[in-house]
Amino acid sequence: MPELPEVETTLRGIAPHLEGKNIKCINIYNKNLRWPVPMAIKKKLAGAKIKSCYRRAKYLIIVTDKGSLIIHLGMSGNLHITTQKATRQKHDHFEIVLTNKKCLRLNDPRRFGAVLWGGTSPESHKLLVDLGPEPLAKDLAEDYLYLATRKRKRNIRDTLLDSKIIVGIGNIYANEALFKAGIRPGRRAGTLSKAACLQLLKAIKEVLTAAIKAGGTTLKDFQSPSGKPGYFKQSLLVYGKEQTPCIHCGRPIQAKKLGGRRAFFCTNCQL
DNA sequence: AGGCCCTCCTGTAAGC
DNA sequence: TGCTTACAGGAGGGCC
Repeated sequence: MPELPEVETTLRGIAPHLEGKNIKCINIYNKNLRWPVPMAIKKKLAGAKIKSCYRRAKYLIIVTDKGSLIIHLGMSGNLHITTQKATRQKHDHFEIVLTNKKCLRLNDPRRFGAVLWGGTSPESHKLLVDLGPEPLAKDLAEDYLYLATRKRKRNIRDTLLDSKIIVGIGNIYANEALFKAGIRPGRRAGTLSKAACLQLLKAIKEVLTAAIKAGGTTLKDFQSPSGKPGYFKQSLLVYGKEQTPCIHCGRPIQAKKLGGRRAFFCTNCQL
């Protein structure tokens, strides 16, 4: 489910309810997520004060005065703010109860998500330490993608999904950005010209920025913490648009398996 | 080192 | 209607 815009939307929805608040307790209803949720966080975080929340790649970090929590939504995770006594729903696995009786709940049907202890230095956690740059970082060099893709033989779509190269991009926005930049998903990354790479990074930024503005993309089950869907779905130009007319030339959008996952593109407008 | 494939899990939709 | 199969927004790990 969640790519960078959906995680950012989630962050913006939950942060105001958490920052500056005190944790009463942590409840773990099912520790069997992608990795076992460490039971020790119950003791570590009881009575802690939440200092800040932020996003790194597709991870949400909750920083407290007693250490940090790292949350990943996997494919189907949702976070929402509710009250402690609200009835638990199917697939509610984890919650942070605040002293004001409000509560952050994680619902994740597929359980590919994760809740991990980040200690005093979450960015040096094994899962975060080797991550590539943020696509929306102001100091990201405009030729970064060009330099990072030299001699790469993988297709550019899969290269964009590689969080060691660049973070936050999933299959939806990879396909959308490639369409916008006029590059076929199957092109070998190393064959892209410098101009094409500049164009692609620009397209990535534009697509992600527009998607954040729309509150993310709801294909099926993504909800912002307020319960609203993300409205970027209506702006998608190729993802899931097999056989619908290309907005530039009218030819039908093609879908093709690329390394196990579908890619969508216009054979006329993308080279 | 880089790249490819498999895997975890549930829900949904399509096909028969 | 009901069973079976394929596929889904992620990404680490194992293997070549």
